[in-house]
Amino acid sequence: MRSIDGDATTQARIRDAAITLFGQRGFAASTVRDIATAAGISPGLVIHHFGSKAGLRTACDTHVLESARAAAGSSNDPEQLRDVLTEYLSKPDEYSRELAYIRQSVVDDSAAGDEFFDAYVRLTGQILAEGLRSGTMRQVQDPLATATWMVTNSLGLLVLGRHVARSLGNDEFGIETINRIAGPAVELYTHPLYTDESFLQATRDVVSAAEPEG
Amino acid sequence: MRSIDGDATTQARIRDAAITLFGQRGFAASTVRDIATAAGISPGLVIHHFGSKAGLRTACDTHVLESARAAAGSSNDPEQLRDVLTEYLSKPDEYSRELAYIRQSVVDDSAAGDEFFDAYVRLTGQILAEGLRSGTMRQVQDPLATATWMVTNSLGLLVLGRHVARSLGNDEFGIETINRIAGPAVELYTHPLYTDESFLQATRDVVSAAEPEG
DNA sequence: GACACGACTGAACGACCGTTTAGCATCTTA
DNA sequence: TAAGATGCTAAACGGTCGTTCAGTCGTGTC
Repeated sequence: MRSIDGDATTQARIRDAAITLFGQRGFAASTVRDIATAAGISPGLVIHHFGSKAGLRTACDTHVLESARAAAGSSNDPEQLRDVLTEYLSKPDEYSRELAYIRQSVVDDSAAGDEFFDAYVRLTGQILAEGLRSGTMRQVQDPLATATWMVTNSLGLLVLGRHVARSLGNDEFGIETINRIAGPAVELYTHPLYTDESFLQATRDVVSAAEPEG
Repeated sequence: MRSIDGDATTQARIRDAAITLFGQRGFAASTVRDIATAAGISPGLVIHHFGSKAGLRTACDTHVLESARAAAGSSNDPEQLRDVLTEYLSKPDEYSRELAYIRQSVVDDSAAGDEFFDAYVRLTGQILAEGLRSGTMRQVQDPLATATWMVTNSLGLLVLGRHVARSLGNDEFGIETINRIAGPAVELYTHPLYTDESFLQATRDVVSAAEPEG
């Protein structure tokens, strides 16, 4: 009898074990046997419930994206972002499983990674627009490219977290590393690094030279 | 007879084929058989020359790191950076093979990735120091963390290149995408995004609250 | 009580992996 | 020319992978 009571089912246990392992080792390096062992069942049952390893991945994608969507809130209010971030940063262990999964999705060629990245760009674009309206942020020349750049900065931190931690002398990418890197990040968004426009002008010259009819 | 004439040897052909495949698909997804086929030899010869697949990877690491070190120049002159970048950006196809390899090294748990990241942080730190001395750059509060953050921004662009291209409507991560994203990147390093210090102050409050004795 | 059905296991299948091995051709050296 | 080292191949070995399959167990239905 298939129980209808939410997520305590064997199927959910398998899915959660898969999310953990996919996030830790990546999709290819996680074997069906390992997932089955972690979930306390036999390898055949994984296929029985999800059809194939790819089907299991799709189920994991759906679950994690839904979870992230719920955490980000349904409204478009950018002010929620800080609350979301605070919530995330205050309980990193609780969310680290899904963060690791998203990290792997984004670096692999995964449909979920594409969806997450694009959603993050849209959210950042909304934040930029709201910041401009409220006067806390300046007008930028290319909003889409700016939002994309800011997202690569954020996700780059997640993807390269191991290196960031090592570079700062920490053993692992945890709250300590995040706290230390947050200062320079926000500082660079507040006070410009360059003292004049010469680098900006030089960049624009190079770009417009490459695209004469831009 | 082992030929001493540089790089036209079979060994070098195998190594170059491996660099290409490791960069395209990653280490685990590239099989010895595929590498052998790409190099036009038999699988056994790969092991004969490099001992094991891991040995082949080490040889690839060494070669790519040496190549990158040579391209970056032996001197510490940060002014060379722009020449290096211009050279790279003008012939992206020529260097894309090694860039892809570095990308994979950095996202995998690879010794070469660690070395590359750390070297990049050191170089960026030198650039910051030189910029401060020459007056083109402002003093930052935490130079090491700032350099680390800037490196994650640069490498994040490389690692997430596929997403950046898609987000901007390009089919692949090429010179077109780089040109478009360079504008916002330099713009944000020149003109601050935030109009006042409230975000910076809020961040510092959160961080110092987390580390009372910082 | 007979039956059907879904959850589940253990063993096996076929494919593919990195690596080993035996052997062949070629070149160096004496 | 004989001996030995080297570059190289084809085939095979042991292991692991995703997946299949036969069959058991427990439960709900008539």
